[in-house]
Amino acid sequence: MLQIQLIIEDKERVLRGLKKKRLKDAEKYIQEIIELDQKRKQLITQSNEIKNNINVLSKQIGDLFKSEKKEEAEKLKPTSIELKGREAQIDTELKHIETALHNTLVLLPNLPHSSVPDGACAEENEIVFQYGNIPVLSSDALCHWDLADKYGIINFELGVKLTGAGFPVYRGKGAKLQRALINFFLDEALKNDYIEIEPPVLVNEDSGFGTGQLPDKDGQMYYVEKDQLYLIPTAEVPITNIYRDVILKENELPVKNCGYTLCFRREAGSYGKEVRGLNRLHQFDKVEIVQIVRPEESYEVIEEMREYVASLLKMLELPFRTVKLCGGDMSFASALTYDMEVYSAAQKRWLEVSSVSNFETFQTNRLKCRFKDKNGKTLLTHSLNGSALALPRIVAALLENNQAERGIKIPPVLVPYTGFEWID
RNA sequence: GGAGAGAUGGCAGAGUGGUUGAAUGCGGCGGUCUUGAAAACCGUUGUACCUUAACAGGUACCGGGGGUUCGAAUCCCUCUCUCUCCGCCA
Repeated sequence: MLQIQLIIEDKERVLRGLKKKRLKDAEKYIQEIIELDQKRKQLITQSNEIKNNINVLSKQIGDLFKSEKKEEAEKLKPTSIELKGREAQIDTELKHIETALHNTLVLLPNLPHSSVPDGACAEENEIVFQYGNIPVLSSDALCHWDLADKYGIINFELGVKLTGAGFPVYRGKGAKLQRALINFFLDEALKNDYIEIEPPVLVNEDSGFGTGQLPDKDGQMYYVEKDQLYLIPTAEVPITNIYRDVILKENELPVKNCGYTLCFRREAGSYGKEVRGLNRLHQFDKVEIVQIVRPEESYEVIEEMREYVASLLKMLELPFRTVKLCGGDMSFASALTYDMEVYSAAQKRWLEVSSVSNFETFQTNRLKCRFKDKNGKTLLTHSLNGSALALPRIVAALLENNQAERGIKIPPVLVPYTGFEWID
């Protein structure tokens, strides 16, 4: 959520940013917010004055009762009652204004960082880095869903039987590979000073709102109606919400957390080759990294996180590229996002395996995650997160890129975790 | 799931209708003392919002929401959570 103060103080900058994010009717929203906020302030001032009058009267009445001047006290009561009626009116109006203001404010996406390229869609993203050689496979190379079937390690049909499409069953070395990747990713994160968190995978509405999934992506989360809980689409939600309504001490920053969780996404509206095999699942495994940092450090930190994710891909010997998303392709809450894409050689496409974002104060403003700076002033922190990494597409690329006559070669760095060198 | 008890400031813990944003203790910060530190003593110590150029003033917040009252941390309703006992259970 954007800060109202920024909208009022630097309307032009906000408008420029919203346009870069391709928000329609930005002027209309901004105008509305400014007007609503003015009205809001007026009403608060009026309400406060009346409340003050009531408080003064109440004290007088109390004093009169104490000094046994009951009749005089009784005479003051009607005034107070009348004031209260007026206050109630103003408060009702104020509530309406505040709801309207909030509802509009929540529609505004975060402003993109100045370095974000202008553009409307994925084609206009900027490739900032590419690593590794694109493997050239023989003509009979298989896509990962066929390899999964060939070696009996992932069963998509069985998932359909148990649950539905997008819920694969991993078996034997396939299951072990999952476990190996999770542990590898967590261990690497710990080496880089992240504190491991194992959070709940169901969260309440406040948490969904805190990280921006609600109300924006309501339809993308599984919802347990009976208990009013959401299945998390990413560990970002519970982990970042740890810091909801928290005022951190200066020396507690930066907060570096990582966590492995299952992630659940309804992916309503997806279809075709996009969802084939492991490309897009309803349930998948992911290790997430989250940082809460001082505002002035967040753009250094995002580079550090990007490098860290790149290092994982290098260790796994996967060719990848780093893409800086353009304004129109960025997520609602982000100010700067790098996508990391691995090349999946049989499908001959780049698969997004990580998204590293700086949210600046967009999340922390909702979360009320603040810190006291050296001067004792309370300021909003900046929040960042990134996948490090999401498993399915890594597995897809590993299977496809490493296929050989004998079987599928496990990258050396994973062998200590899998206990085997080949899937055959 | 059933019965009972409870939820107060960073923590502990008073307060059951009238200057109570809230006693007291601990902790934190500043100071005196000290070569330095500790102890002791003195002072200070929440968040958000509104008005103001500023000084300053005002409002709200004692788990959340609603109500009674001129006035609520205090009374009533409701929800959530915690604890104890019973039941069930990995």
